[in-house]
Amino acid sequence: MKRIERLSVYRRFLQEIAGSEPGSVYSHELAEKTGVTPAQVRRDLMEIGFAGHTKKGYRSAELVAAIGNYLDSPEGDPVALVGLGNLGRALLPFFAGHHPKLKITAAFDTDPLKTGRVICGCRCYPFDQLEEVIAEENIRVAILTVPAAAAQKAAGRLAAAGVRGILNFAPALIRLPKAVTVETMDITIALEKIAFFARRSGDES
Amino acid sequence: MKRIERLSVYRRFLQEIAGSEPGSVYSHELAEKTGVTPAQVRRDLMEIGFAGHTKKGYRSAELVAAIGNYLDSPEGDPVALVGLGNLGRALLPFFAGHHPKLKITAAFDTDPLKTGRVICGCRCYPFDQLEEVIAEENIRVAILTVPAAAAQKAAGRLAAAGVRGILNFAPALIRLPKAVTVETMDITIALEKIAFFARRSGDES
DNA sequence: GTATTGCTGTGATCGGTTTCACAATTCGCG
DNA sequence: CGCGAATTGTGAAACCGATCACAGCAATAC
Repeated sequence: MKRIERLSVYRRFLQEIAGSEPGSVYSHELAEKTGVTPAQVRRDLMEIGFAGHTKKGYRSAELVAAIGNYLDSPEGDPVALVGLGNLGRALLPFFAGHHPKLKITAAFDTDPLKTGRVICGCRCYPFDQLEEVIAEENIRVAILTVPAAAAQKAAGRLAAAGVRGILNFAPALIRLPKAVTVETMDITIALEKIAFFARRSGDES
Repeated sequence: MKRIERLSVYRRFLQEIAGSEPGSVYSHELAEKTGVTPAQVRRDLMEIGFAGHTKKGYRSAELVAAIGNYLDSPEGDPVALVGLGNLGRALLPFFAGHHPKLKITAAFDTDPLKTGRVICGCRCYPFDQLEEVIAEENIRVAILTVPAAAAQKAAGRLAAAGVRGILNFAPALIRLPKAVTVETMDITIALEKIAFFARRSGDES
């Protein structure tokens, strides 16, 4: 659902301005800074049961807490990174320490040259130990950055090992039981789409 | 529009199986392999004006051509990559030679250590030369992988230089005239969303 | 105290996508 | 040739998210 993404965005903005503001925000401010309409902000906050105050807006600190309470697992979630190619290795520093609730705690690869070490505070295991480590660390969320040809198989093993959500960067269709959430970020397709619209909009060459 | 993405996906599948199949596909095959419904495939192809044959499906080679004709600019599009951090550098080999129509032909960074060389066949320029190079190479599409704080400014310069479509990886809201298409791929937010659904679906711990 | 302002909460509405469902068509087979 | 099976093309309906528009209310001004 799109609302979840917007809540994340609201939270990020609120955290950015934390301290430097009067302690409350109006729906129209949040909307403006976040690229949506004020009505949508109000509707979103209504849906998570967070009430503002007429004429005073929403108390920022409490709103951040409410969003966190709604979105996050209280203890935080350990995340597995599967595939240490260029993209996988780039993602490690992206998350290293940056997120209070989501931490990449285990990485996997088939290449023995890459396993055994610790990169950005994350231990790298051989692919074989996937089930074992995921069970041990109680991992429920994974990022998949393996080649397309290996994606479905890896995803299947992840799901079987107990993973319930996968962020897939491989340009491949992943088919899993509906109990597992899969979101594919296909960079090539996104770029093709953008090139398409770029060509259409106000073509003035 | 979502249809554009699906067309890309259809095409990819068709190219994967090119040769190894009887020369035509049914809507239900395409649907099955691509994760959508047969009706949607038919509707999508109808919308781009591609007709199939009753009982024989769609001629694959012609369909690939029709999709290409609809999606791609005939000569292909040069793409700029702005920001050579971890993610930017990971993206270069991703596209290097892999796509017939989209090629990253210029990269930019402020760090003089990174500029001046050629990585994966792509020349790296200092950030100052952005306008110049974009005009010279007639670049209309860009990938933005700079830190969030620099994103809006860089996007503004790109747009002013003539770029009409931006794939933004920075976790920041980009505000540009509507003639410029901006698509933000926010990895952190995608992961937060997945963690949210992972926690909800069939919570059996 | 009363009027005015301006913000929240939300029922109603709108617009775009997806899905349904079926007529039209073609092929294979007897 | 004509029947049955299978597939396309598409109008109509259903669905879903976003937007509108306004009632209700709290703060402030006078």
